[in-house]
Amino acid sequence: MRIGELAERAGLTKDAVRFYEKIGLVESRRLPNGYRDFPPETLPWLDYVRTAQRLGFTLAEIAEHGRQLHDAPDSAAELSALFEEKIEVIDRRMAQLTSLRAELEQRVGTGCPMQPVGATARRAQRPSLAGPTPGATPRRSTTGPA
Amino acid sequence: MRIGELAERAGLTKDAVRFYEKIGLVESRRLPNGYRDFPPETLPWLDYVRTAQRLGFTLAEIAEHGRQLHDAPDSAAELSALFEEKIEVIDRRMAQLTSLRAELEQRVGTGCPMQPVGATARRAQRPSLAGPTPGATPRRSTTGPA
DNA sequence: GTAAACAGTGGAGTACACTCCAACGTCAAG
DNA sequence: CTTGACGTTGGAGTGTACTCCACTGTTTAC
Repeated sequence: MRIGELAERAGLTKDAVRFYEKIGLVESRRLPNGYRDFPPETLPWLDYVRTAQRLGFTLAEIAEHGRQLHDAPDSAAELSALFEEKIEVIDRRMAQLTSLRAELEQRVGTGCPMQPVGATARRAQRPSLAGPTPGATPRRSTTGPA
Repeated sequence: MRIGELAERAGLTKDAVRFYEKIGLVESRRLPNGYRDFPPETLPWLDYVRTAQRLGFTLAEIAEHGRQLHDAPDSAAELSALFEEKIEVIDRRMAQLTSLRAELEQRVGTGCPMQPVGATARRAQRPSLAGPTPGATPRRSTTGPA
C-alpha cells in the first residue's frame, strides 16, 4: 500500500505518515521507484496508535510498544499490564469528571464557582493562543500524575 | 500574595505563573515596587485550572471559561446555561473514555494488540482484531473537548 | 507529449505549555 | 554597605506532534 491510500484509510495526512516513519512508529519497504510500500498490517497498527495516543501515550512511547512487541512478541502480557495501568488512569479520570460534573450541577443556580480572571473586567486581544490542537501533553513533575 | 508564595502553594513555577498571567489565565495588581500581588482566590482558581487541564481543556479554553464566568456573574440563567454546556462537554468526554476503556479492555483480553512496526520481518501470527473501526476520522482527529 | 495525480526530499513554521537565562531592581538582615 | 533572597523584564529554547512549502521525480491518462 502506498502512502496516499494508507493516509486516507487511516485518516491521516501523508505528512503525518512520513513523520510517523521518521520517528520509527511505522515502517515501509521501498518500491523500485522509491515510493514507500506499507504492509496492510499498518492500518490496524495505526488504529492502535490512535487509541494509545488518546490514552495519553506519546508517540515515542507507542513506538516503544511496537518495538517491544516486535522484539519479544510474547511480551504481550507486559503490554497488557501497561494497558491495565492506563485503564486505571481512565477510571480515575472518569471519577474526576463525575465529581466535576456533580460540582458543576450543584453550582447551576448558585454563584460563580471560584475567582477566575477578570476582577477588572477586560476583553481584549491577548497573545494568540486560540485554536484546538491537542498535541502536546504537558508533563508536570511537581505533582504526581493522578 | 506575591508570586513566590503563590507558585509554591499552587505547585507551579514562578515562570509558569507569569506565563499564566500573560495569557490572561490569572490576574494580579501591582505593589508600589512593581511586584505582583495576587488575591487569595487565585489559589482555588489555579486548583480548578489544574483540574480542567487534566480533563483535557487547553489553557486558552480555561481562560475563556473564566472570562465567561466572570462576564455573566449576575445572570443566573446565563450562568446555568454555561454550566449545562460544560456538563455536556464532560458527558461527551466521559462517553469517549468509556468507549476507549472498552476498546482497551478488549485488546488486553486478546493479548497482542496490533501488528506493530517491523511486522514485515516477523511472523504474522495474529490477524487484525481491530474492533470497532473508527473509520474516517477527518483530518487531524481532535482529541480536545467540544 | 503533456497534464494530472501521485510520490520523494529537506527544511521551515505552528501551536501549546512551559522553562531557562541574562540583566537588572527591591528589600530586610547583618 | 554588602549580601542574598526575592522580584522584574524580554527573549530564546524545549518537546510534542504535526503541517506547509518548494522543488523534483514517477506514473497514468489522454
